[in-house]
Amino acid sequence: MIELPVPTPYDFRNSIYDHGWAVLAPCSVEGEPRILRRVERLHSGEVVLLSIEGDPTGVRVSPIADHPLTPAETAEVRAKVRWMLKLDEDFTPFYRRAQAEHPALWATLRSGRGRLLRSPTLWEDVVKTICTTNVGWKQTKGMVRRLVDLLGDPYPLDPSLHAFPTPEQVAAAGEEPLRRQVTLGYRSGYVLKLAEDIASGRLDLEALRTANLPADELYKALRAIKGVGDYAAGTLLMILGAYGRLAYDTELRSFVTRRYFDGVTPSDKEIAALYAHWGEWQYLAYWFDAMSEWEGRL
DNA sequence: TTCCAGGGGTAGA
DNA sequence: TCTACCCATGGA
Repeated sequence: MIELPVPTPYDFRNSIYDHGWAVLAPCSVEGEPRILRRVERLHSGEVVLLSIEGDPTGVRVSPIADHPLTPAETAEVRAKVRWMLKLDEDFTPFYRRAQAEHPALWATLRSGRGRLLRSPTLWEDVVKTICTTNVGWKQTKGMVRRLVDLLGDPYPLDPSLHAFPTPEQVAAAGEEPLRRQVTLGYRSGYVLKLAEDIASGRLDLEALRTANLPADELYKALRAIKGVGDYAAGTLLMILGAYGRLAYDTELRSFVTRRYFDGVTPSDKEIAALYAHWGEWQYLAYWFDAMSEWEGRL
């Protein structure tokens, strides 16, 4: 068991589900209290199952493997889960503003939400984001599931489970399996090129996670990836902890049309004006604005 | 059958 | 910078 300290306040139960990533392979959520499960391939090549539980006082990770983890593997798991759960981001300024200026939003956030789930690698998150474009959520889940099951390493204790494939594994597979079996459609070329660029060393994508670049430079770097447009870059900036830009998609448009424009479709400029005053917290302000409407219906 | 889904690339103006 | 057009797939 690996114990991870958490910030205060912290809402594990809602945080793992506040982003749909929780139900994309190789992640799943089970039980009540909720447990986040994930099949993970470690640098050593070992494939383990991570069972992640938590509450406001801490997060506990149980790696289930056919051997005890080495100290290096344990350290890797610890770092990956901290990254996935965004335990090292500081939301104090955002909470302070919500509390002072927006009681309804604060009511949603105050338990310690805002840490939207991400993947251990940016590679995985770019692929998943590309798989959300121009399709419904059900199809996204199917594409990611098939990609994982077809190309990812199997989990030795249950070979029906697989880790997310590495760029090398996707590059080696080539375009045909992506197109025919994973049914990525026209996205096949985008995913293959990204895999090849990373595998060949032409692109150090993971460097963007720790480069500490200004958001506009991160945006440019993300847009340079084929298949990543304005929506995807906005989503990936959120993934990287930069919330100063909205990701314009049908979901955002339909929410604000319903909530603020009485059913009349607004322009992007009008949408931008809604959240602009949140500055570097715009994305989260929108996200939990939409989330609070959804919860209000329960 | 047609439309469109948590869009994006490209050509042409 | 803006606009038309195309891109695979599958559900409604």
